[in-house]
Amino acid sequence: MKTKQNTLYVGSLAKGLRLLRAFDEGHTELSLAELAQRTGLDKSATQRLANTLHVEGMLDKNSVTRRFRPSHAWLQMAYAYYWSDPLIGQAMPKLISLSQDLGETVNLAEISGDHIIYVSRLPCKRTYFAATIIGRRLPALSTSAGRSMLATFPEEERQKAIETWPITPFTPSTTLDRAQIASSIKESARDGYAISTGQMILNEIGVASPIIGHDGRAFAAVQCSVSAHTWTRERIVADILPKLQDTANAISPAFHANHAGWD
Amino acid sequence: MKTKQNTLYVGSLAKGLRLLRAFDEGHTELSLAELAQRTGLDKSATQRLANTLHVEGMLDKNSVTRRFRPSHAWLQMAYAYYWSDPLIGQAMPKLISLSQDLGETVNLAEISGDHIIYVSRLPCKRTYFAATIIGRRLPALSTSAGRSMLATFPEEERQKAIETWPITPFTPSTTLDRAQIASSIKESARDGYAISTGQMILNEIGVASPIIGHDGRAFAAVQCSVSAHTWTRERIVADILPKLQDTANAISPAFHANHAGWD
DNA sequence: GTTGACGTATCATATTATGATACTTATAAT
DNA sequence: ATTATAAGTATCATAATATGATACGTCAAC
Repeated sequence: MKTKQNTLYVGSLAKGLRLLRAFDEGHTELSLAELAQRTGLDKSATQRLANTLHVEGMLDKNSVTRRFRPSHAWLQMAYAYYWSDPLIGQAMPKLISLSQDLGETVNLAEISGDHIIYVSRLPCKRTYFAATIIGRRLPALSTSAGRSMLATFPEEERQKAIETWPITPFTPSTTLDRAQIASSIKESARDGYAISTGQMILNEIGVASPIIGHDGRAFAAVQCSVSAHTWTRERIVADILPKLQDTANAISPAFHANHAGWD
Repeated sequence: MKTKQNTLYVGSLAKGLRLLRAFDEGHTELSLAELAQRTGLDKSATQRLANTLHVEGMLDKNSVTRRFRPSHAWLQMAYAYYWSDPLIGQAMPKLISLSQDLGETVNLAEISGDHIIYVSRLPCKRTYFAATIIGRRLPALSTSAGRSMLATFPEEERQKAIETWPITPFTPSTTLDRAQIASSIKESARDGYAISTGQMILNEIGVASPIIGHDGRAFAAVQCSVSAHTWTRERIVADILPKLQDTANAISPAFHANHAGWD
């Protein structure tokens, strides 16, 4: 197998990571055979790598069913991540205040390639499960957070993103028309915030305000999700938006230091 | 290097994991040299493995300082973990309700060897940073959650744990006397809940109620942290405990299925 | 009782990781 | 300026280690 012909590249490690990535929301528990199938590795390799991950405490193994599952170590990785992300430490207390103040679900999203990733979530109302857990990646173009960030990008880059970044239809009302998305982002550039409706789940409204870095580019956003049954666009702008923007603006200046240079 | 002489063990993968584990709350950003030092691997190996992890998107690299950091992939691992843990799906909505109801910080802890790990955290008041993020591991003996769980273990096993499990002094008031811990756990076995004071941070009171599995053994606990400045033991028992226990009890029965067999 | 699917174990082969070495760049000290 | 030191990067011959074919054991279905 010729993964990548480079002496600075350790194939076995990369293959091990393939196994880890085989687990996701649809694949919570995998047998050896399933693991082999999903990773495209052969039986022997899968066996050895899975065993190694098990011995090293990265995978739990059910001694009855012989199936593997992510171990607690996966949560410890999130723990380490949180300490290493300079944004989190600054943002967390302010997000908690906001969530208390609003009584609605508050999220912190970061841009991650052409997706956004929810880095912190403070659920206040019962929502669907996926909305309560961190680490969720969604196409940036289909989220209020992503659009509010993109709106701060230089014109050219913004255009490119609108044309090329991926869109997945999550609900019947997910906007698939890129021209529509373009105008939504244009609005966002003018207003300094973004509102989206029913993109990820029906009857859900998202409102987001960007966190601007030292270079004028947003790299994160504070976002709030509310139900369309109890909220209207107007009331959101009147009651939620001001506090949301205050929070985002309060976080931004904490970045005097140059956090640039990260790919 | 003779990591483990076993054909079912892939040394390179294990070494790669060593690099990942080098990042923690005290080490949020590491250079190649630091990485080598912390893992005990030589310069060349570190170089290759770190490069691989970077190429595979597990480590971000600052192109100016050349230092490495955990990438967003670390959060995605937490995401995958959440879907795979059968407890979370059951517990989350109930925990949110509880947190709304109490207006205090609510945590879900699971037993993880001789530690507990916080699997979900719903901060309601401003607390110290470490208390707001998931994946934190703490010595089971020093936490209300750990003690409440241990109290459900068979006598012999409980004894063994009290004698041998680790204790780290976090505050001047962390209980180091194992006899004292033993009596605390005995109380907990009688009452069905555990209260601890100032174990992890001064003036913090923790109260926990175990989530019992099909075999009568607790494998998790619902925990609530409050300030000793505004709460007394009596008021906690009167106002918080009933709701806390209701929540824990409501989660337990959701485990008709046999979740045993996991190491 | 037979079949097939899956997990486990073994082994000869050569692919792939190894780590010593040398080159490059950045930073500090003289 | 000049040198020294340290850290990051690149290369390569060697052998250690991953490889995957194969075979065995176990279980469940038919």
